[in-house]
Amino acid sequence: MSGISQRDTMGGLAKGLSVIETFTAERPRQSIAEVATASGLDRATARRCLLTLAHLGYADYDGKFFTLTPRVLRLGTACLAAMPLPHMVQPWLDRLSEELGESSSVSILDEDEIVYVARAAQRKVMSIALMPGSRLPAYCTSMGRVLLAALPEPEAMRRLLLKPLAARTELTLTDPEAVMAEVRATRARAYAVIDQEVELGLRSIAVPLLNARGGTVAALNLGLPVHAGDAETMVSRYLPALTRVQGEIRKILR
Amino acid sequence: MSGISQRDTMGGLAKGLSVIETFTAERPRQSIAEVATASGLDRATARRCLLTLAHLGYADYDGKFFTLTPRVLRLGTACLAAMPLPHMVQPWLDRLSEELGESSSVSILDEDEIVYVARAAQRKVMSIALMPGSRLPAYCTSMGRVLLAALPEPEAMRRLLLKPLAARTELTLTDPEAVMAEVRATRARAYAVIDQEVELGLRSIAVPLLNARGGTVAALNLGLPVHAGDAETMVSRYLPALTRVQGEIRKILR
DNA sequence: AGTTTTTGTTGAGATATCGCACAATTGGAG
DNA sequence: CTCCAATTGTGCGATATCTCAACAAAAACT
Repeated sequence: MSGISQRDTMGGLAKGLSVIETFTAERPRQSIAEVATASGLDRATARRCLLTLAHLGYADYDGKFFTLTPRVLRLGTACLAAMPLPHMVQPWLDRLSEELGESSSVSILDEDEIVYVARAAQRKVMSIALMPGSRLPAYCTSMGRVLLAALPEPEAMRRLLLKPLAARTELTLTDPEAVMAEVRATRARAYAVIDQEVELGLRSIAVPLLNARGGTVAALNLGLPVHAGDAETMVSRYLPALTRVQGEIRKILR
Repeated sequence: MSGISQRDTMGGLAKGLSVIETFTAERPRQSIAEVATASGLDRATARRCLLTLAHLGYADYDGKFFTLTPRVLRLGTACLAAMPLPHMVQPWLDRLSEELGESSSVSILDEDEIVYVARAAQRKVMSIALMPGSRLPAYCTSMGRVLLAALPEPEAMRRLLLKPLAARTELTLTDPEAVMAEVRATRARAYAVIDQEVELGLRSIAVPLLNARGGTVAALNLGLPVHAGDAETMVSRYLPALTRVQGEIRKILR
């Protein structure tokens, strides 16, 4: 049992990170008390975390509210920059998007969300701007289905049950069992198709990116507007290009 | 004097964050000892930080090396998502890029670097993919010059002297005084032009984004390939569109 | 293989930090 | 203006964590 003993942990770090994560688009400016309740920390502790962050330049403080500064971006950027995958796949994405005239992306899984790590945007079909670091729920995205399909089934199920599945459109599957059935089907056919489950007007097709040993390390997708044809013609028209890139990338992934 | 007293700080948090920042593209996998020397921490302390990060899911540990996980991206993403500016300017960037057929971006300053917070990419002129969160040095970029021009001169100079200025191309200004002269000129004419100082073949023109009180809150730029004409015609052709957007955004920035 | 160097881990005393309870401040409402 | 309610700042004992050093294990070198 590799239990982490008391001696090997740093509570202060864990608390500070949870404080950073309380800042969202909905709550970009927070008082000490707000952060305390959002993070579950004592007010005194939340205050110390926030003052420390401000002192280090990760936060601004106007005497009343705290805001995160762009310095925080260094943390995430350190992570993205440290990943070899984005740099390796970017040229392939650029070529693929150029060739097909549509946006393509590569993402990986973080718990129940997919995280975009590389993207070549072509036209504007989605209402929200996606970029490296952006997140979408796994259950209703083509890349999410592909990545869940690579997990042992109980683990995939655990992640599907972390939060209730929201109906983003009238086509979104919200029953975990129904999604799981799609995940199984995805595993069987080695690609996933999403028909307007994230956003109306948007379809998407994804394949796993495999390393030399056949392990799934990420997912590659193509976003397509509905007027590009029905789901079936979409597969016959675009899947070959995706699998070709999948094969090329597999050669260069150790 | 708003000195931060000993009682108001959390050393553990500061140490942990510095540990995260030791991970870069050059050193994505690090041992405990490497992190210790890179961060200046004691090996025992670095170990506690790393084990804590691993325990929280921010790092992976194979018994020898640590790697950051995509979970770290939540920290930076929290920050970007919490910024109102990117969402407000994105539609303008999209329109501007569409209209002119070139890439436009908005960035802010973090010490001596500009940080992209929004971007509408059009064609591929730059060798590296820029995206929100990406960083470039301020001294050799049009947006950097604009943002430095908004600072008090001693502060701008301090930032120029933080690191030696690298000659990215044969046209890059590397003398801090020469750059400072350009910064002054930028302040005087209220826009900046960069001619292949970042990368050969790439020119760029930038204006400040001002709030209602006239304070500079960010910079807006347009990247142009050299074949779009010489620097002067570039200004006469593209500056009006930039200043128009600048004016529009100023109206909606409180 | 033997030796040197580096690395990971552990312990103990010295500090720093936590969480609680209380004091001070702020912001409205009457 | 004054009071109440909500929020923020502060001292203190109990605990967690840091630093420093020693040690063991592994690597690198001869």
